[in-house]
Amino acid sequence: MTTTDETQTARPAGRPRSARAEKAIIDATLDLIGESSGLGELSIEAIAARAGVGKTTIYRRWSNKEDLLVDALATLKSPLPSLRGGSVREDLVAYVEVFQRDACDASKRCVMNIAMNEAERHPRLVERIRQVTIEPRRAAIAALLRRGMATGELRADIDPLIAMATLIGTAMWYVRSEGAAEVSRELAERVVDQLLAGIAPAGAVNAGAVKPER
Amino acid sequence: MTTTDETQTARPAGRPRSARAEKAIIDATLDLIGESSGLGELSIEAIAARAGVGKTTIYRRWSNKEDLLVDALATLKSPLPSLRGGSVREDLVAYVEVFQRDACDASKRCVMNIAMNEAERHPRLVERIRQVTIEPRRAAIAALLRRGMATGELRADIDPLIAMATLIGTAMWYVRSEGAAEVSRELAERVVDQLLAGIAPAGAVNAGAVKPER
DNA sequence: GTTTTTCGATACGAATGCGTTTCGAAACGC
DNA sequence: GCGTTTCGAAACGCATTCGTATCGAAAAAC
Repeated sequence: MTTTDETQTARPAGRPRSARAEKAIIDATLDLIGESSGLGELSIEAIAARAGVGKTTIYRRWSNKEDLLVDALATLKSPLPSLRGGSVREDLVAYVEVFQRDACDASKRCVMNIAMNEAERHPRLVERIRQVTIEPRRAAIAALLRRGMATGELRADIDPLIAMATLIGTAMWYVRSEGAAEVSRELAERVVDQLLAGIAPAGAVNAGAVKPER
Repeated sequence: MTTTDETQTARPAGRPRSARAEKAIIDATLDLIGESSGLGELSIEAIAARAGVGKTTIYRRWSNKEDLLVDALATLKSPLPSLRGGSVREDLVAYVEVFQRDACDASKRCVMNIAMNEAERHPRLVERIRQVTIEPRRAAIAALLRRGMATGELRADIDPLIAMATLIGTAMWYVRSEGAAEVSRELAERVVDQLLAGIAPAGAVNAGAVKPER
């Protein structure tokens, strides 16, 4: 019988692949994605050098560059602030603040660049990013807006798509144009409050949002 | 004397450089910038081929790729909608609409990508873009906001930087996330009106901005 | 110990692009 | 016509990167 364990996991016999090398490759890939602009500038050889790994070890696991990128970006867990805080305003502020910090982080910033610019060149990659990173966040904001419209903290006739674009677009553009130095909770509050004053009911339910002079 | 016209334009004697070739090079460069994502993917040889020109003709005018890019992007005149329309709202709508259309145009979109992503790699280039393209538009919006605050069409205590980020960021993000298909004046109006309801005075000076149901 | 597989390192051929050079033809002033 | 300069085309040396192949060493199962 010679101990044939065919029914088991069928371990391949031989030196097992190093999980440590695999992690080093993924980490190096994410590092270099963050440092480069555009996927074309990213080279397998640079990844191998950064990871302290031979190219062989990379090509034994992924057959080409795009396959590696798909797996690397998929490991970028989306930590979704998604606090169920007390008020809609608090949750919006928390979200904007996290988003602003993400916009300053090199690797996460580049993920958005890829999603926006390389849709035609790398459709599989972009689709994966949309599913893993973008869609959950979009869903979270949409739910937050719906909650606000239900509780009356937000006006009922707002356009959710535009409101979402305003939240994210304002945060991103401000960070990019004014510099990432001054990201703070206070800035997130100003952004949200200026938006809230628009989407809040015409009455003064959210009077605190737009602080009167006195 | 042998007719030495040293004081004149001192024409160089010999076959003059072809202005037609120069324009073809610039046009080809802008075309390819729009089609590629990232400056690294742009090749001089592709530009020469697209322009129907020898590489010699390019290198005789510009000593390297970056010099060519600087000049090419500098020719992108910024047509600044900048209408002195009747109301601040009208001007804002006009600006947002133009900005949305620009965000769909491949070459102009890439200009913004360069300005945002390649600041460290090509500082001269980015600085030039800022001066030629970004700064005039920023100044125009800032003036428009000041005008609104002066005339009372806008609240006096708004944060101009955040308001500008909201205008541009919302338009850009909406176009990118929802697809460029549905760019229209009506969309620009919805974006501006949702912002206006926020930055307009608490009273109802701009009651027309947020149309009541009836 | 033997076998099998992976390890990192290195070299390879093919492709691409840079910036330069050379070439014959063409366009200008004289 | 003559000298000068630019033209497009082609080739050059050099560098980089791809994806593959080869090497001796190391790590597991047997």
